[in-house]
Amino acid sequence: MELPEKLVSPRQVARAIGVSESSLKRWCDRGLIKTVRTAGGHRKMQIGDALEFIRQHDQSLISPELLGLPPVSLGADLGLERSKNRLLEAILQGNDLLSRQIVFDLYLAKHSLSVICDNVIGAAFHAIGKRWECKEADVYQERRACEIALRIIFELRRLQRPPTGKWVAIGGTIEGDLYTLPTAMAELVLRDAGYVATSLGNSIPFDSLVNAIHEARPRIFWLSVAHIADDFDFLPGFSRLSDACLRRNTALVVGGRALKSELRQKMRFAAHCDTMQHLESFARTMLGPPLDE
Amino acid sequence: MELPEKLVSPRQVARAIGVSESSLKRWCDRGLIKTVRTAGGHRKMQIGDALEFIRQHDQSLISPELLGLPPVSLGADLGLERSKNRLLEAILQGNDLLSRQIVFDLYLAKHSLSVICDNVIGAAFHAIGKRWECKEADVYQERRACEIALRIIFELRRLQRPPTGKWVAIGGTIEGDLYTLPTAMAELVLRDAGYVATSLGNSIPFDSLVNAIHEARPRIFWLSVAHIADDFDFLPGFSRLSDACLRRNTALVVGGRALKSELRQKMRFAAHCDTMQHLESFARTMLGPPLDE
DNA sequence: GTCGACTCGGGTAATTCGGGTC
DNA sequence: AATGTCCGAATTACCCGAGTCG
Repeated sequence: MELPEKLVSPRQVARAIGVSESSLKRWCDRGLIKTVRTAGGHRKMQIGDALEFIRQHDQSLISPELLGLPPVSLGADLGLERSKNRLLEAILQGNDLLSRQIVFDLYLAKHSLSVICDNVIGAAFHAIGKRWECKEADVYQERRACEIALRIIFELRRLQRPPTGKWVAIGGTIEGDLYTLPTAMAELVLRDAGYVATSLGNSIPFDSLVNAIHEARPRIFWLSVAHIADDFDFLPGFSRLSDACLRRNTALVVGGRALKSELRQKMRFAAHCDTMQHLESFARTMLGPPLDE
Repeated sequence: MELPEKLVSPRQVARAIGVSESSLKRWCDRGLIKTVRTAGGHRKMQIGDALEFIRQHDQSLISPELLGLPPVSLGADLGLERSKNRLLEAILQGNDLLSRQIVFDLYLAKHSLSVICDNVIGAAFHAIGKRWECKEADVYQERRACEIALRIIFELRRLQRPPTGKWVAIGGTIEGDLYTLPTAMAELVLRDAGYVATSLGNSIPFDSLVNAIHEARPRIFWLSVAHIADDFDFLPGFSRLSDACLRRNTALVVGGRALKSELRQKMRFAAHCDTMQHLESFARTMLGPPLDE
């Protein structure tokens, strides 16, 4: 029975990336990998910290299974476009292990999370939508694919180092919008950018979102709008949300394919993002000049 | 019963920080942790002293919370009830780390997953529903709690050994039913029972569920019905699903609070389960006499 | 007093430490 | 300068019979 946050030993990490234990210990001592010590002096490290080092120093994982990660795929194709296509087929067939491996290969190849979200996962689901329109994919395939993708996103989230900053971000989707992936990806990307980001989930009425803002006082609030169930109430509700953000000095970021340009013109917000990469850029620029309140 | 100077055993502390019992005993004997002895020679330490040690050695991990748990042996039910209440408060406040810890402590204490799902997670969400009716909990708190619980369930799922058997089970919820937790828990429990279980997700039309059955040919199909969006179409749709299961020799298991007894009388299925423990029992008995086809 | 669960203490095998050398 | 290999000493994990706890 393995605790998920169990610390890993130098040997495990050394074997996983195919170097000698001595090298790894030297790297630890030089501060290249964050390590803790047991009372007896043995080095231990968190998987996320080890992965951080691997990604930064261009190491390749030879035996990731030693760290509880997907097994190595020989000659993995790390091209984004081809990865998207491979993910598309795997995830449509419900092959969760292969899907997970494709994404993890990209992550270990130093692709940023926002790029993976946009160009691979997001692009794959865009293609699934196309097939669905052409009746080439069944509803259950799309739903099952969402489940798999959500699990992968959650697993990536768990590998992140726990957020330390004091910048809070929250967000979610409005009532009737059931698309779980965009808001889960937003949470992931914002955490990657250094925020204490928390997704509130899906299908939340505007007034409840306002309550959440008053309680959490976030620096950023994201609203993903993939579907508008109640056209009539959308703009008034959004206006209340927008007012709450203004009062709290919260940056309101919106996105989602339901926000056509003519609709956006009637809305007030700090930024509109088409992609996770836009969201990440915006979030990082916000970190630049620290405002206090 | 609960004095502030409550003493904890070496095992509790060892599990809390993820080291072996013997290591902890050696550290006690070396004077790294202040300990007292019972008349019979058993080591006991105060929670505060143990935490002091954890802080000093930056073990940072895993759970001070385990120290608050009574030993597994006595009052297991009491422990579950307490855990439910602690989870309820933690998850309502959006404290994902503590929530996760509470559940994992129970898992490590060898409680079965079905019991945890029923008596702790399920019970906590039942209580959240109560508070929601009394306007004591906001919608976003409930949605955020669902997100956290789903992450925990997914993480438990990943801890399971990958299914090896040849018994397939699939399931999901019907169109308009957005309750993600029951079907995710069903998947978890069935995998625990030895099935290759895959949740198809939420809000899937009956005809797509039928397609999934024809493709996957499962031994068990579960249908979680927490909400019926279209009363008129439910029984006809369910009938098509039921027929498909009969033709494929698939056991159809239903559950969910929307299935009142008068409604169930008009439905044909292999089993109705009120709890995950029922589901587990049924699934295990199905494994008994191996039918081949 | 019984009983199950827990703990003790000690032994053993495996791992890790730190340093020295190639 | 960086890495891989080797070494004795120390640390940790796992095991087990006897004793303790509640």
